[in-house]
Amino acid sequence: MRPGTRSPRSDAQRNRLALIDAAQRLVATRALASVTMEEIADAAGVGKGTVYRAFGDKGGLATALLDERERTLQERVLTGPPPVGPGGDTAARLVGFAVAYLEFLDGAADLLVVADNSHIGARYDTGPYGFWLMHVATLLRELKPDERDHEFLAHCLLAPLAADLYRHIRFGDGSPARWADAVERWVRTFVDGPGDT
Amino acid sequence: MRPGTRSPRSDAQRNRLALIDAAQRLVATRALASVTMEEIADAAGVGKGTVYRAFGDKGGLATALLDERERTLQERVLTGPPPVGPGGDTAARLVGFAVAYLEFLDGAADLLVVADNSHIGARYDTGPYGFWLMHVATLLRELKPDERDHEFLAHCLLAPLAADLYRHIRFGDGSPARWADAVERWVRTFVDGPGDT
DNA sequence: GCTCTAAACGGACTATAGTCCGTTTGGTGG
DNA sequence: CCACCAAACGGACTATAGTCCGTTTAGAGC
Repeated sequence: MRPGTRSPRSDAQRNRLALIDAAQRLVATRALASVTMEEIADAAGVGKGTVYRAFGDKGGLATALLDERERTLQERVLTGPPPVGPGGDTAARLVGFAVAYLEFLDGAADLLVVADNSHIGARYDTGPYGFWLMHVATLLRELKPDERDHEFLAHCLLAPLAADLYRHIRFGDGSPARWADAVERWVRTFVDGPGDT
Repeated sequence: MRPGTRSPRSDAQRNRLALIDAAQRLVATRALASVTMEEIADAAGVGKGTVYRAFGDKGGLATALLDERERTLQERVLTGPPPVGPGGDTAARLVGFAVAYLEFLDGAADLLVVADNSHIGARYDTGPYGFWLMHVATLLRELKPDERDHEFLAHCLLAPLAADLYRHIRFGDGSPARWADAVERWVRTFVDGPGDT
């Protein structure tokens, strides 16, 4: 616990867990977008104000619900086996990350859409996005030391992994597998260069 | 006029214009996100229901406000001079398009954010996105005839041009110029292959 | 155990997007 | 010119996110 930060009171902790639990149960059936905040408060047996105190807004709640799944992926990246984890070929790691992230999206797109759209720029302000940005930027730096602005390029590489684009493809004109394939080729073309189709 | 489509009644036409005019005037001062639909209705001297009849929802209004500017860019692409218009080198056309689109974003990001976030998948369902998708897919097909799924790759190339990412960069950690530079290098690396920095 | 206070609570309240439906009106056919 | 009706109108109404503030309570200090 950082100095200056006080650990939350026991009732606050309890309510936070009850809320996440209630929300998780509701979200198992319906998309979060169609669940009202009041419903979640009722299901957890607390008042609406408590939901907002605990999570700030609906996007914050979505982010909290995503937290565990996202952390699993982060651990794979930090300490898991190659190609996603450290140790292997950098280019393969980049491709591996993109593919793994798309798998994660498949179960989380509904939550991510709420998290990303709750306020302007929400996606880019969250911790997880910062983490992926750093990760990708680092890989790009290793891969192309002579380039500039690796962080900007990392934004470009992450952009096709946005949740609403994934939803559009998934429930629109293409199968997830074909989309994963296209993203993989996209990243690979970028890191390897064209010509080796 | 397509058969089966009836031209709108004169009062509807008049009100639509009055609304666009009023909205344009309000948006010149404040971001559309902070202007209420009722305010716009009042400024145009009509009821709120009329706004919704004319535009469907706030996103639809934003789309209508964007229409003219977006069409200007579409015309540049279809009939303008190279590198954006037809006739020049395909790779240069792709890069030219990206740069031109970023310029367009600079004046339109506020409206686009509303248009894109009004309902899930809004960005991808609009006519303009379809137009850009076709355009980029066509260029990619010329450029890399042996690839598959040019349309999916086009999605990947358009993704970094999303309005909220642009806003994040613009009002966050980077200048527009550096961002434009990064996007340009991004597209160029993709079409040319690495190594020719 | 008692007191005191900052933290947390909860639900009434506000703001605003979007709907509904009874009323008005443009314009067409007679 | 009149009658008619589908289209359009408008504003009251609903749904829901998010705020506010008077009340309750955990837990630290004594």
